[in-house]
Amino acid sequence: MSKTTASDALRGSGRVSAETKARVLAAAAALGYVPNGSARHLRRASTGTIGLHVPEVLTRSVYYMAFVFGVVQGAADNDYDVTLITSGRRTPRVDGLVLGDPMADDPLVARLMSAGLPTVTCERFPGAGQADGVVLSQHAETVGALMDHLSASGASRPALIVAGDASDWAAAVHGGFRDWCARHGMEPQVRTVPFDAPADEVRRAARELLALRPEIDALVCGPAGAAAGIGPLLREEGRTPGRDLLLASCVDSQAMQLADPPITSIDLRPREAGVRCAELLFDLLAGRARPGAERVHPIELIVRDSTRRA
Amino acid sequence: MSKTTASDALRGSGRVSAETKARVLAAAAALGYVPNGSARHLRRASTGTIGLHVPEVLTRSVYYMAFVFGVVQGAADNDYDVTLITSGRRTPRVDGLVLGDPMADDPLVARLMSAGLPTVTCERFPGAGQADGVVLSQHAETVGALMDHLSASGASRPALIVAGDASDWAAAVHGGFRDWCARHGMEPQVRTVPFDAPADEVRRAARELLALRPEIDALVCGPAGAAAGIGPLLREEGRTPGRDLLLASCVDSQAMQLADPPITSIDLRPREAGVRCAELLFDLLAGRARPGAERVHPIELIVRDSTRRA
DNA sequence: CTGTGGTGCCGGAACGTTCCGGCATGTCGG
DNA sequence: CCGACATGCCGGAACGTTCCGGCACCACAG
Repeated sequence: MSKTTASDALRGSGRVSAETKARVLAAAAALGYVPNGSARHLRRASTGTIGLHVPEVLTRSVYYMAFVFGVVQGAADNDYDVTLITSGRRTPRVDGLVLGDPMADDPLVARLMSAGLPTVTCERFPGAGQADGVVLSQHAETVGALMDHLSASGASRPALIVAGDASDWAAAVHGGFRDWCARHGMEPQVRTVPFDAPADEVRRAARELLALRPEIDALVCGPAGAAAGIGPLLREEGRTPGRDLLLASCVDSQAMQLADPPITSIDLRPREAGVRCAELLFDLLAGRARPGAERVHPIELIVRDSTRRA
Repeated sequence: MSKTTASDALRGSGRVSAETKARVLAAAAALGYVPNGSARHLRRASTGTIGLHVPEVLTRSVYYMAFVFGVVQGAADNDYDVTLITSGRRTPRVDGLVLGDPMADDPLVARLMSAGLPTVTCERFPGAGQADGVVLSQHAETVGALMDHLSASGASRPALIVAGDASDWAAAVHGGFRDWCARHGMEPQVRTVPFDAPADEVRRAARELLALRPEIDALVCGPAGAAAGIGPLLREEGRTPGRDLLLASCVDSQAMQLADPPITSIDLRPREAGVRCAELLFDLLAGRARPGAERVHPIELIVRDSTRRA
């Protein structure tokens, strides 16, 4: 019984008789044999691991956490591990990278994008160069659908609070809003805040916007979770969210469901997005997809009382 | 120039003259040499990686996301990678494990706890056996402090909504509440919900509790984020949170800050907790800590308007 | 009987690093 | 001048796996 035969039997490669194979498997099980990953990876010149980076923005944490779990699931399905990459560390030894919402001004993202590794981004990279694979959603179109809905509910002076254009997602939301307004002959009111703006900053932005333009009758919030803080603000100012001012969020979360009234928002299906990113990366690694591949990940508008004007 | 000399120079081990060392470093930098992790780990019989598991509960996502980033930071400081472990995968090849809030009834946690790897848990494992290291916080005591504060604000009929005792944290909150009530001669009103209860379930629990016991004048919420959904509920029922019913949460988050009124809560400092878990694990791996070590991680009560009865 | 091809198994080399022991050379005290 | 010891460098083995080529055997056609 040579190591070669054992190896072949365990991996199902080479030429091994059924009987020998059964004996090897039985022995391996009895001895509790576990192949040594380092040795295997050394020999195969692969690491069995992919790297994952997401912006370290706690205000979007529900979204990113679900995304991370999705990537891990997709990797596990392909017998791969996932290691998290945060700033500081030297470029890690991985076979490929998944970058969630890569931001143009993130130096770590820039380094990872130019590391020469097969890379998939969730949303396009707004900086120089493009990843080998991109999973993207139709944010602009869905914001358009949201606007159609707000318009149907009677809004004619919509405003948007959105993160600056450092992320592709924010840019798409921004662009979708402006396009829709242009197509419908409405003047777009837009206020930008930092990507990681804490909610009270968003709240302050909303207050200023409404003071400046009291005629606004619908407010769309980009930053996740922030819309939840706006209802109370509106009431303070004597407005009734859902009646004289429609309120919507571009990122669904439990907070939107729980707000008073519950807030219409866009469900980005982050977990599925993560799975799709991993799948695309493995398709690239296996040659099943060509560099430059783009895949669309569906998202969904969820209408709630905050825009029903019931 | 032999490989041995190069290796010694790069790692600072062995006997190498300063001049040779400088030449080696220069050459390595010029060639862009990166040591091969698989080969190194094969030789050293270590993986350079620790595994991290957290309950896959999106309602606590802000907490766990911060915790995860903390662990990654602590690992990076020790030149280690972190791979995420979720169900399904065979026991991964790692040098140690960090388990966040291990639950007694999680089969994956049971498997990991008995994998024979150096293990650190954040909070004790409520099942059989104990990890080699535990990072824990004084939840019961802090809940006591919260109760002192509620009592000082005039509450005399407190109630608690908390997850069942599957997690050590929930058990500590529960126990701390009951102890305080016993010490102060008050009847403890407790309602338990599942650990991963969605917020509307918590809301329903609160509604039933208040219908059953209208005399309740202070409500403490265990599940993260859930308290935010309770304010609107109270208003619906004609109560005013912060005045005729004090409201507090055992887990701080942005939602607590943003709620109307802002909700008094306990800041669990999850990121620091993650860093401490990683540190303890590396101390164990390096023999700087003995198996059985326990370290206390400080948490903090944050008082806001929901309990000020201003 | 010979050549051809398939099957089952195996030995040895290779992946890139680290570690052990050893060989020169130099220094210094006796 | 000789032994003892330190310094600088190196060769070879080892970690556990996978892969390439080869050997022995058998079946079968010509």
